[in-house]
Amino acid sequence: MPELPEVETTVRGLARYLDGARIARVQQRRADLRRPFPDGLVQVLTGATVSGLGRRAKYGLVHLDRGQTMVFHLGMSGRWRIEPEDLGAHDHLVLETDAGHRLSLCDPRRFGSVDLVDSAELETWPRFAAMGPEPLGEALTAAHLKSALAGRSAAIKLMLLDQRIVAGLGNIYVCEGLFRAGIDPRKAAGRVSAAALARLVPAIREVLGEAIEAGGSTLRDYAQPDGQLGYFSKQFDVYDRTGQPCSACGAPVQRLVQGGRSTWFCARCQK
DNA sequence: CACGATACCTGTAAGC
DNA sequence: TGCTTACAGGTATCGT
Repeated sequence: MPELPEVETTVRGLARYLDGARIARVQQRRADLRRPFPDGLVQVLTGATVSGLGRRAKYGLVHLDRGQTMVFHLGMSGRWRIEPEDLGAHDHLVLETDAGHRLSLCDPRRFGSVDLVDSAELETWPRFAAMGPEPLGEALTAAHLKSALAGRSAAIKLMLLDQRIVAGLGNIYVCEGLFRAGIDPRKAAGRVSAAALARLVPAIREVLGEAIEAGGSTLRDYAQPDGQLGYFSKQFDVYDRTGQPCSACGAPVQRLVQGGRSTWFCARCQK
């Protein structure tokens, strides 16, 4: 479930093997994911030393000493496998460090991506330049949301999935954040009150923070052979809980479809 | 421009 | 046991 917390967990897990490491061998096992792998990826990675890792929204960043950054996105089904025993049909990019650690980017649906970007130009890279603020950063405020959503008639749920409004939220954490803030996901974004937006900002931060902690707590498991980065279990209040009692009031959690995707919410708690 | 619908691709689970 | 259908964590693009 690669949303922001899973990407953050993945990056932290990868850092244990990659930060400061030299990449000795690279295997690119197909030409493309969502997009073609960048020209020269294998040559750029081979022999490079990783100078640091990071994250922007749902993108993972692997900075190289050669002035470039490998930017990866996990799409819907991507994950990194640690010390895979055998490579399967969905292991598309395999890195091996000087220390002998092997890491594989596995993505069955291939909605993910890998790009090479000049490290100095990351902020102006078009995909990043168009993004809204990080939900865990200082720039996400109720005032930002108020102005970004002013006059918008689309449902608040859909607007929060728009990476130009806030960068990094996905279906799970939008549902959970709206539940915690007591906001009806169907409400027109421009009509959500300032008070509700003021509840939403900390709600989003809390949900994401707890998810990252839950991921972090399982990180030690990833040190095992064939561990996998990108998935961890977390208890949700509404996500995928159709018909089950609301954790706050006991009313059945409802499911609806917005923009072709499922939304779960409590009609009694969320107004 | 805002907004909704559709496409991309594979795996899994449920229904018949 | 098959076969078919619906749906899944995201984003890009195409109509209206």
